[in-house]
Amino acid sequence: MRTLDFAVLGLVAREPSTGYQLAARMKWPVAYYWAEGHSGIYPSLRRLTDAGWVTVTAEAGPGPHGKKVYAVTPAGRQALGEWAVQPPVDPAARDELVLKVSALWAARPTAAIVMLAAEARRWEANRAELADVVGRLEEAGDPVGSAGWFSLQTALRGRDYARGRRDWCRRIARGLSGDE
Amino acid sequence: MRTLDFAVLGLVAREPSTGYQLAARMKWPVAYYWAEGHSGIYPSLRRLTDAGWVTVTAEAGPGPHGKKVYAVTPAGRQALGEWAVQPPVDPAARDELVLKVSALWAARPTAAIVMLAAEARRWEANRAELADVVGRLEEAGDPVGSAGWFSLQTALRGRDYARGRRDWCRRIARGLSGDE
DNA sequence: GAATGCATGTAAATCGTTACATGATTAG
DNA sequence: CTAATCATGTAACGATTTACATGCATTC
Repeated sequence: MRTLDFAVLGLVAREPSTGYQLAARMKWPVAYYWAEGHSGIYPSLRRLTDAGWVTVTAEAGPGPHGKKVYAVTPAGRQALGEWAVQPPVDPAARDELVLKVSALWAARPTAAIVMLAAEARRWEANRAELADVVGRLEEAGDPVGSAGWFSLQTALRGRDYARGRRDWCRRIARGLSGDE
Repeated sequence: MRTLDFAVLGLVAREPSTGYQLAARMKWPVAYYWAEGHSGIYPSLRRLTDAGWVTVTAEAGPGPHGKKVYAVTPAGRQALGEWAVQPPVDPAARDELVLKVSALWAARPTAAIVMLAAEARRWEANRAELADVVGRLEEAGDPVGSAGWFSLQTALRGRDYARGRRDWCRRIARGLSGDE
């Protein structure tokens, strides 16, 4: 089982869905911490079904293949909980923004400031979007330990991460401009 | 050219090195934002040489292949500067820790707290390490806009990122324990 | 009747990681 | 003389991404 299988399993366990719906749910707001296109999702669903962690219910639907609704089994839910408490292995870091900043000494300062300002705007937009999600989840007021409460925690982290990047870009741009 | 090629070019541009030395420099403290094993570096050096962005100087050395020192050319330095100010494309996010947290509702709370405490320790260690690097770079006092100053900026970001993750893990664990 | 959204799958190409492979130099 | 370090490369495997491929249902 790959990590992406547990990403899919986690979504199915929260709510039964079709592959298409899972792809849509992954686009937002899950995408900021785990993004997957549909071409990864369908083989994953196959593996989860073979393992007995999800069940399939074929329904009449659009397209040449019909429509299939997936749902967790008790074994799947247990496997998800056991996987979630295993220490995560974090893969090799690949942060292009930070890498670019480390090379900015070779660039024209004005061009560097333009790039950093654009990045700051991008991250501000991202921050605002996630702050919205946080607001809605806080209003929902799900109890501590529930699925909704954990969603709130992930959104909080996303918001703070985006804010951190925004501020970092701004600070470097200000430093380069000379008005510290 | 791949992003990794610019990672290699950036290091070579700061200081001429052998492939082996580049691999060592990437292990630390570059690794927290861009990690690469030696097996990616050698083909990369080949591409950079073919493009005329670095030069090779063969020297007598250990091993069946001798020793090769790489250095930037003016064209390579310019290409680095131009690449650095292009807006970065950030790839699909894959954050296993956040993904696990989003699935923690399916786990036993005590096991979840143990995992989160271990992660908090890991990030605290990482934070302390990078705080050290920040301290050393601050003492060096490189001028604004220099390579050293940009190194300081990347280290600052790494430190704050690690601190953010540590605090996040702690907060969730505290929330689950009930003593808010 | 045309466009958009729903829906599922496969194939090929690219990318990254791990394992394999070799051997000189230096310090203990 | 033995172990660690320096040093460079390739091959195989596994994962990921992009492109290909199809076609129903609904709305405008």
